[in-house]
Amino acid sequence: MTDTPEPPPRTQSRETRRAQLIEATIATIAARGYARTTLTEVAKAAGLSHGLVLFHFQTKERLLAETLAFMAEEYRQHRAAALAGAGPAPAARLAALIEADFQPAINTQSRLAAWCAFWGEAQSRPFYQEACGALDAEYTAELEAICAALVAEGGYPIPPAHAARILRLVIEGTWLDAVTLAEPYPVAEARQTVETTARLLFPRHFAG
Amino acid sequence: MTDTPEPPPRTQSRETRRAQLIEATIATIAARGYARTTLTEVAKAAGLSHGLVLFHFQTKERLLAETLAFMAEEYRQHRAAALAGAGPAPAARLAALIEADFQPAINTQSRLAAWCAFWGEAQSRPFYQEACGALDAEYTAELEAICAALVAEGGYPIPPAHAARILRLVIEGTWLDAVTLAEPYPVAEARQTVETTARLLFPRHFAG
Amino acid sequence: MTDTPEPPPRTQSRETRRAQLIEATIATIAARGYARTTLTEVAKAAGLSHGLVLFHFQTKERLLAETLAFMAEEYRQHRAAALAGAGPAPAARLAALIEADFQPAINTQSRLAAWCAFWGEAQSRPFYQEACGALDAEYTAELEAICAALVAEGGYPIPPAHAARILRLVIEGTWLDAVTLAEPYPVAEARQTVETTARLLFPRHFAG
Amino acid sequence: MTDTPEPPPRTQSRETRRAQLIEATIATIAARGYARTTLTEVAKAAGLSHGLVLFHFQTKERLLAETLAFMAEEYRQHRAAALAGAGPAPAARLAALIEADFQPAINTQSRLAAWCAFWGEAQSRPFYQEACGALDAEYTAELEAICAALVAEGGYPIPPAHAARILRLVIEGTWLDAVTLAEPYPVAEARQTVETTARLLFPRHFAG
DNA sequence: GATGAATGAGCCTTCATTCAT
DNA sequence: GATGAATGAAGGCTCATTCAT
Repeated sequence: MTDTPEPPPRTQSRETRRAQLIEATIATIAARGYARTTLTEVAKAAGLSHGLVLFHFQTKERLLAETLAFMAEEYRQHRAAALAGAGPAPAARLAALIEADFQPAINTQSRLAAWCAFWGEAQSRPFYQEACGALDAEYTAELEAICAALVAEGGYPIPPAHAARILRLVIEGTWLDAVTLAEPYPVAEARQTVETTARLLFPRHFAG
Repeated sequence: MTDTPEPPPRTQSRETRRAQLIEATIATIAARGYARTTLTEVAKAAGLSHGLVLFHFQTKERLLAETLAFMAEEYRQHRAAALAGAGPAPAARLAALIEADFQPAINTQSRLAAWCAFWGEAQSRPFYQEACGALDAEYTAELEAICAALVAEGGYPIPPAHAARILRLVIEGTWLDAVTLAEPYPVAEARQTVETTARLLFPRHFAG
Repeated sequence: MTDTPEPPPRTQSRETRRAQLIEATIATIAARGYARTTLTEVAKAAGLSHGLVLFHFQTKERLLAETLAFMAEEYRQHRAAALAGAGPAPAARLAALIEADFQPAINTQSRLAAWCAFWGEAQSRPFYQEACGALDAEYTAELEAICAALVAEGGYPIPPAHAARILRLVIEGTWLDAVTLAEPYPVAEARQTVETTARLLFPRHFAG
Repeated sequence: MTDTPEPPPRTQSRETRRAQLIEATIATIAARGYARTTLTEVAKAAGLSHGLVLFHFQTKERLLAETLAFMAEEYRQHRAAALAGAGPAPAARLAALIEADFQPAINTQSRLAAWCAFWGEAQSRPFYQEACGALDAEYTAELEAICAALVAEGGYPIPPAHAARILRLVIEGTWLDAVTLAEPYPVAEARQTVETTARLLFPRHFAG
């Protein structure tokens, strides 16, 4: 209420710096790919000195791990907020989840590119599982619960686990397309593709 | 003096060496990820000397590009062979395509991991488009043609392009899952997931 | 209100801090060696912050130089005190000097290790001479004077300078042994070795 | 016998390079001290590229370890050769050992400085013991055996272990002096000091 | 006095590339 | 064809030093 805003206290300032560096890391990975992401490049993207990155994150590996963890947690919170506002009906919950995936906060070119870069390196290294394993499992469980409720309500002849997997793969797949295709289709079309998938799976809930 | 078979001519031997090195590259990418793939590691995997890799490929970048091109062409030929044996009926052609994606020659852990690694680096660099752009487009066109035929035959209320995209994303998605998930599901289940998708899209052609 | 003693004045507090940091430096050199002694490590050993070390010493080099000077001066005062209590007889003075070298205040593992580390770096850099040159010369002169007196008294057929040097080298050598040998011998044995040397040099003064 | 000397074969060439780099390492340690010895400096001293050092030694640590091991082995062989030419009489053997320590091949400014630098770092790190522990013990054992023989022959009232230790410390001490003192005394004087020590210990064998 | 964020020089190390054999 | 020594650019990391608070 005063008109001289307090300068952020030391501790918060520290978190601010870390957040700033994590955003710079995401941008760098998106711009150059995982293999060519260097600390110098990240620092340059943040407009800070190279040594500061290591001051805050100790090693490059930790910086990348924390970046991934940040994205995973951000995504989780985004979903949680969407579900919290959606009410109990499973169709509304699924619609809210899909809607959430296409909101600009998540569906950025940078975010998508960074996700894909991490997936590409995920295989040969444990860091992806360490950062995302639990949250991925949580996501899958949520989605399966919703699909199970829809299947129960609608009497659809499909295993809920399959339905959940198909939805997840189509969503993630349109993300990959956005950064892989020579001539990517617009976000709106990606969204329609996901909605078409929902309609195919649960026609009585998602009318054409 | 004896009629021992001629040693293979130079040119073939040359191609043999290159093929051997490309296989070693795929294995190395699968084992270590794209970012940590080095020429020394590739040479070690092939049981050859360090310098020989560059003798045959001049440049690391060219080695990777040719590896990707090899995989893309291998995949194309595999598809072509499957379609050639499938007859003209679109349902049979789609079934053949799906079947082809799960044959052990293509659906190897190494191949899948290498594909994902390349996808992860595909953004931010032109080499993926250069190697795969045309073949990917060809694949999409084939798939859309089949889907269009099925839609026409069955009167399904779905744009063929959407159907083709959904099928492609589910197929590629199960590939990603195989190298990304903490507890990956068996190949058989991946296949069922794709078949379920086909059934959802074209129920009158793929009966449950 | 209460007659609590005045907090120590700034100047003394300042000296206290400096002494504390010098002790931490000795401990760090002993624990990690000269090459791996960093300001951060010294600060940690002192339980103080990183920047404070430079606040008090301006420069790492100056911290090390003052640490060395402190040890040299400490050693000089220790000797002086021992000689002051020894009376005029040269044999007693030599015995007092030797005794002083094995008192626990000087003959600490940390002190010995730090001395050896400084000796190791002494070549190739002027800082050792700057800090210790004069005091070392003083020590040598004292020792030679005592040896000359003993030689004069006892009529030993040895140049006093040689005798002084042999004594000094055996003393310093047992120090080096204490931090260099895989299975160092006990301090008592080091002392006996020095006393044996004195007996060899001046048998009529130091009876077996 | 031919007048076109064979170029050194590959394997020997490799050893030549390693020997050259080890000499450069000794020179660099002598010139700059242990703490300021860098790979770049070593490479520059050898007139070779910086990367080549690691090509041959993998890490800086290994380079230093092998340098130390080389010096230890060199010293051992030097001693062995001296003893081999000395005959069985213990006095002759001791004289040969002392003589060996002052031959120019061993008693170089560089060698001495490097030894002292290694001793200075020996404390806080296992590498010295790993490289020199066994050879040092062997040296001590040799020296003690000789001293025991001399004591037996001459009936000297001194424990052979003490005599051996005093000799060793005086020898090593004059080495240290050569790189530590502001105004070092000449090598001849160092030698006289050692000989004086021998005479003190074993007067009937080493007449004044 | 004291803290700790920030900087940048310099180091070790990796690795693609060149080249002599 | 093939090997492996040699180079040098570039990256991650350490650490002394500066500076704002």
